Amino acid sequence: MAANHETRTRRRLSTAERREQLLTVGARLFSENPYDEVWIEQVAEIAGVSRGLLYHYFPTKRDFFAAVVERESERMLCLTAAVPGVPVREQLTAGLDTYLDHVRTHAHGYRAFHRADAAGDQAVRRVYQRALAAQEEQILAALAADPEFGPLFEERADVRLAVRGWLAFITAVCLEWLRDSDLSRDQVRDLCARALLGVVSPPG
Amino acid sequence: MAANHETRTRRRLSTAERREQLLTVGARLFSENPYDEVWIEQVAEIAGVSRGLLYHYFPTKRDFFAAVVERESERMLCLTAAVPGVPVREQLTAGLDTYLDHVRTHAHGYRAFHRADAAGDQAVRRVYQRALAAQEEQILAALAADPEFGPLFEERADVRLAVRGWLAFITAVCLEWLRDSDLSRDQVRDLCARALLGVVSPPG
DNA sequence: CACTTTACTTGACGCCGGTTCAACAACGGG
DNA sequence: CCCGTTGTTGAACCGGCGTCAAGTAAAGTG
Repeated sequence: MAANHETRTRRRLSTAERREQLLTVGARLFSENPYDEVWIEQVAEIAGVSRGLLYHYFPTKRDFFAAVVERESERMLCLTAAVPGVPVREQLTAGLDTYLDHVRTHAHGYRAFHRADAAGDQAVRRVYQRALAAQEEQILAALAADPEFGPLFEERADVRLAVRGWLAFITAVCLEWLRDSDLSRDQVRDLCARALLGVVSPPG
Repeated sequence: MAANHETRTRRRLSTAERREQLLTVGARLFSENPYDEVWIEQVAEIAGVSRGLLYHYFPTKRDFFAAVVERESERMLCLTAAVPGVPVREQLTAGLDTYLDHVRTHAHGYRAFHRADAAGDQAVRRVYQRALAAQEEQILAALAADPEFGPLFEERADVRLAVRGWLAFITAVCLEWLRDSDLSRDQVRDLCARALLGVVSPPG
């Protein structure tokens, strides 16, 4: 019946471990169902704990969702750290490879994270927007430091908007790629790289 | 107290009118709040009707949301009809102008529509995906018919994914543009046009 | 092996929003 | 003017969220 009653007897974990486990279960459920179709009851059952315990770790369902989103955003920000001195064109390839590997590895978390965009309330959105803004800043900084793209910032007021749009481009491509990956990682990487270069370069 | 009790007495509308009114109210609310923060009660109160009436027009809250999304998708598809024979580069400018005007005019509906992406269940997503797929097809057809971009389809397997990503690009840019429009419509249009041409052209 | 600590369970409860349904009232035809 | 149709109402029901107090048992400590 209950699939996850680990060896039939309940186990006592450290707060950090339990929290981590609950967030992982949450990521999976929020990845597969919209927010209001995920019951706290369901999360507890899969985790093999009682409903009450979830409210011990997270005040409300919304806070739980926010925690899932925040945890994924932290994971992601570590990936996109810019490397000073290296040309953008080279950083881009390496950075996208890392990013795409992460997407495939943490598919559930990635999908759950991007649900915050349209399904979250004010607080959840704030977490989401902060994460996107941080990525945006890193990319803008990398572009500004590059001799090829730096000069753009003096004449183009839309670079920020372009980068934001590009982030949405990547997200959509990756989410579709996860649904059915009939393209290789390298093909997706080249597509995304071409997209950024195309949008921050003058028309050819 | 109740702001919209039209001349203090309740009015009896035709089915079509009432339905239209409810969808308009819904578009506004779903535009400003995430799905589960919109109460059916609230919709009814603003429309000046009872909660029960909403369930007379729409079986469930989800169906109501789906109807809002569907109505907006229908509006949008009329805009993006391709004009055969005209080069893509020209169609793009005119098409984007129309699109951006529509976005500004129906800001509420536009925002509500794109909430379906992450907030909707299976049925709602299906409506949303069908609308996006239709736009995708129109763009792909226009590209394939153009002597400049047509040949691409024989060697590039990622064109479809590229177009899908570009739609996400436009959406993100427009939603941000609606939040605070410090750029002119023409600037946004050029940015979006450059994005498509950059991603479907070989790297320069 | 006690004994303390603290993760964890249990079950009952109030609340609130979605959903149902029988009755009501406004309009149109006879 | 009556009557059927149908837009519309109001209240009750249901189920998940969130609370709480009391208790249970698994780990660490001596």
